[in-house]
Amino acid sequence: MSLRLHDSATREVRDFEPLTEGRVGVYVCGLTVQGEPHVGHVRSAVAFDVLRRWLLASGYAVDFVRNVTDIDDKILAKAAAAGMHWYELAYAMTRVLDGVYDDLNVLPPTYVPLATGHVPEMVELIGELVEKGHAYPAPDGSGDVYFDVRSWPEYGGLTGQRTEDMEAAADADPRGKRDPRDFALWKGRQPGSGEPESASWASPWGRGRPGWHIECSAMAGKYLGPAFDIHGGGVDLRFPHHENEQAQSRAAGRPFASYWLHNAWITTAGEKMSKSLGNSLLVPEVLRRVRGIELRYYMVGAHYRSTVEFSFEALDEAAAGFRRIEGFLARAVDVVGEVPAPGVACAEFVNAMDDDLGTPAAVGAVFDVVREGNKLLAGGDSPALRGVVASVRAMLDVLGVDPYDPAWGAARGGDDARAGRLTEAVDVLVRGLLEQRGEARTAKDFGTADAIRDRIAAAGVEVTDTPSGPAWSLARPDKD
RNA sequence: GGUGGGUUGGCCGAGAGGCGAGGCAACGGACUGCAAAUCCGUCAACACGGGUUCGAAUCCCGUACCCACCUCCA
Repeated sequence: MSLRLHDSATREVRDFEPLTEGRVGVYVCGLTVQGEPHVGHVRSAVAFDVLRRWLLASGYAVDFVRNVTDIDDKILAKAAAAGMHWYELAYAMTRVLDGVYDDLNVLPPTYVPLATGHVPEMVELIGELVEKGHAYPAPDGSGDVYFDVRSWPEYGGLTGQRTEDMEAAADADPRGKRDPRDFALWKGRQPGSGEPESASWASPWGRGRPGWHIECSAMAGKYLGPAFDIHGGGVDLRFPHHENEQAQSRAAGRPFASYWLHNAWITTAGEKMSKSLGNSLLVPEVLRRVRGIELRYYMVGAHYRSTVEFSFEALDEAAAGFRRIEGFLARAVDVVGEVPAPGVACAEFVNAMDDDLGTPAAVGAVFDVVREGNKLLAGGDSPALRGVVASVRAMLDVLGVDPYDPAWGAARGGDDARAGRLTEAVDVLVRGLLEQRGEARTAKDFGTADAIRDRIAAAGVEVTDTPSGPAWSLARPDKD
């Protein structure tokens, strides 16, 4: 079986066929950098990072573009409220976001274009649309330019809606629109708006700033070409954002995306996270409770099109499940004496991933292999055991949760060399104590043996006896 | 009003007409000085009501509840 993906446009899972053999172009709508990211925000990045990793593992070259929207109403409003420059806020939040992506081992995209860096491309596209009769400058002198929805019969096609059925936004300012459903391509700078001069650019229609949707059309076109393979984003973006992107692009004569992929929400208390708010769900807060690799494992445990109801209980359980995999790898690496390089994923895993990125079934496949490996472990080092470890690593790598991926250590500028020396130092000390404990155990002096173990435990190090002798590991820090 | 998605065991979470993933938890067994880990086994579910079928968690009709989107929310 080869890769099949759920295309939101056709609402079915269909065979994936790239426009260019062996090469895939992916555009993902990134975040509007207006505040600190909560766990819901990063699901999209993780979901499409898995897509990317699977495409790479499948032998494709991947051009992966994820934008940052660094200018919009909310950024302007929040920055003003905080007494900051709008670009100051946007940049600060961009950096926070990048840090969070690193914490979750999200591969850096091929390129991360900023909306504010592509105003000329947007102006050019708007100009084409005006020329072709699909857009018009508002007659009210506002300097706005709108997309003419009625000039584009296939409008609504992406989301299966007919324009007549759409509810006109109650709070929308009709300004100079011909039809309430028309949307802004360009927003003229309004004299009394209080918006800073820096938030406007020159255009044939006067100073102003771009509408929300045009940036993605312009940037996807610039970096991936008029036609590209996959466009991704959160479900909420289907309409209007993606519908509008497609309309703008196609009306300008660009075929645009072949496949549309949309990830579902992470909710809390059955509601979208933005309603629930709460600092405890900000990614840095969640990462005080579990490691990034565990949070990512939790997200990957659900299918990207399934809504996840976030709970700390479920998160803790997922983390416990992940540690089962991790524990196997640690024991195996100990027995094998080195970390085998990633090898080949098992067939079940491949089939699961090929079926619209079926990560839950893929995780199930990993556990099957882990169980196999645990059995082999009893027999000591063997080619079979090494093969299993290599396979598990390969599969975890696709999901972005391979504990031996150096990226986990590198995140946040960790000092690997220093950490390595510390580990060695602790190893020498603990092994010394374990020798004493071994002597006590041989002499059946279990009181002394346990006292030594307790002393080691007090230092936060856990001792477990394995068939190949005692082993130590860092105990999990208590949470809460 | 329109559009889409959902409801699976104690919990999380797949599956999409017969062979009922997987994890966590629980219970029993093996192993262990004890413990941990591991292995083996057990347990149990398809919101509700009809229908189609030899056979339905899966298809159809209806009902209930939940969620999302309908012009700048991932």
